[in-house]
Amino acid sequence: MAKLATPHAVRGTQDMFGESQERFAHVIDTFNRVRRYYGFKGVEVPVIEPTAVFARSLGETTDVVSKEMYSFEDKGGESITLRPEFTAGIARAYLTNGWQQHAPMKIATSGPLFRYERPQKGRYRQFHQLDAEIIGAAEPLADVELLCFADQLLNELGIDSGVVLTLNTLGDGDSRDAWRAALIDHFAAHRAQLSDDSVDRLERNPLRILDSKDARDAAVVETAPGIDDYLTAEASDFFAAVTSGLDAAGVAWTRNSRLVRGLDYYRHTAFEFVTNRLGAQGTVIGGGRYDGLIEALGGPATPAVGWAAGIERLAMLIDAPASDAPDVVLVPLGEAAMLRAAGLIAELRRAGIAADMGYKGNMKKRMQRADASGARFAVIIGDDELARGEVALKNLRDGSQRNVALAQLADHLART
RNA sequence: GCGAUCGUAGCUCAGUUGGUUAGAGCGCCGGUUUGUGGUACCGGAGGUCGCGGGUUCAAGACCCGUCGAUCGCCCCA
Repeated sequence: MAKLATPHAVRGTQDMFGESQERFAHVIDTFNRVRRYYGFKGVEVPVIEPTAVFARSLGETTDVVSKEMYSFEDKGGESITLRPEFTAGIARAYLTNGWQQHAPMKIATSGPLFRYERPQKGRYRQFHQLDAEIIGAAEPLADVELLCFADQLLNELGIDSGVVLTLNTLGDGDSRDAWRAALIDHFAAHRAQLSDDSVDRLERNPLRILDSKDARDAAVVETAPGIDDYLTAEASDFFAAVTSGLDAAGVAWTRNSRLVRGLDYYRHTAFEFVTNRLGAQGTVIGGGRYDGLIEALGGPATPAVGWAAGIERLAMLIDAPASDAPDVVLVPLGEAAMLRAAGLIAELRRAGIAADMGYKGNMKKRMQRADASGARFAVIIGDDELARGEVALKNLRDGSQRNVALAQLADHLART
């Protein structure tokens, strides 16, 4: 029989252990801690949804729907899609569960998402995001609260330096339509100067020309009309309320009037927290107000605002978190000690002390493992100690050692 | 989907114009040390050179394909 070839991981997926897993977990832990300061409830939604949930929310942006979603038919013939984002699924849940009764609803979640894209650094086919949404609030204060949350999260992750909040407004529906028409006029008038990609975008998604990376587009983009000239009074007031709220909260921001969202349901605030430390994948948190989305899913007009953050990217930016290490490792010598240690370790663990013990090995081996584990103490239990009702407690940092009564060990450790 | 670079031990890499049994450091395992870790010394395991085909007397090296990674483009909900 031929040797079996071990299957490999699917392209664009990753296995995590050790430091990479600890970084990942630290990002999520921090998110869940900070989210509570802001009164955001947790929410869990399915990884799979009917394809229509995403296809409809994305509208006619053909590339995204046709090329970049993981879709398949299930055994009943229904088209299913692995969620490529959180927002549409959450909006669907909001509608189908009657969560309107909780509005305004501040919710947060995290987990895996799937996009069929070419993998790059910090960009995978199965990737993971943090997500925060406020559904059912039309007030600019909701935008401010959400941005403060994001800002504090970056702060507590220790990556606020080198990251800047870039902010823009797309205005309300009327502002947006007027601006969009003006942009199309402008770009059409300079069609000859545009890059091929941007000529294409002119048909498909004209706002995207504004963040083209092609040098040929720069001059035309430079002279393009700005949103500010097309804002209605209401839209202008809204943006002013957001920015003054941020100022009041002490959140630094810079205006980027070229920052856009491609999809039609976005209104008013659009923002990205951007770093220069990740090459082409510089956005670390992105979001905006999507007042048009829930209607696009067949629901009532419902204002909403949210953001999402790539966990892998955040994990790359943080300092390595403290590694998981036990407080103590037990080192029993001999059969009798082994049995006594089995009881002792259970006691310690029930007392909330992280304790570990090898399954086998002589003293040297066990001491080596204790050292490698990063534990602060080794608890040595031999016949001599047992006879006296004691253990030898060795401090692995400084090498000092003292005897402690068995009965006192848990207390003693809890205090040090 | 497009373009470029890369793929040798668990990890980081060396391997001369194609030429005997493919190397190093780190890590891992064992020993010096059957009641004391980190340091030191000694020893050991581990590779069908990503995979498949081709050229050649001879391929880790050259050619083609494929898979994967990296960087950029497209896209970015």
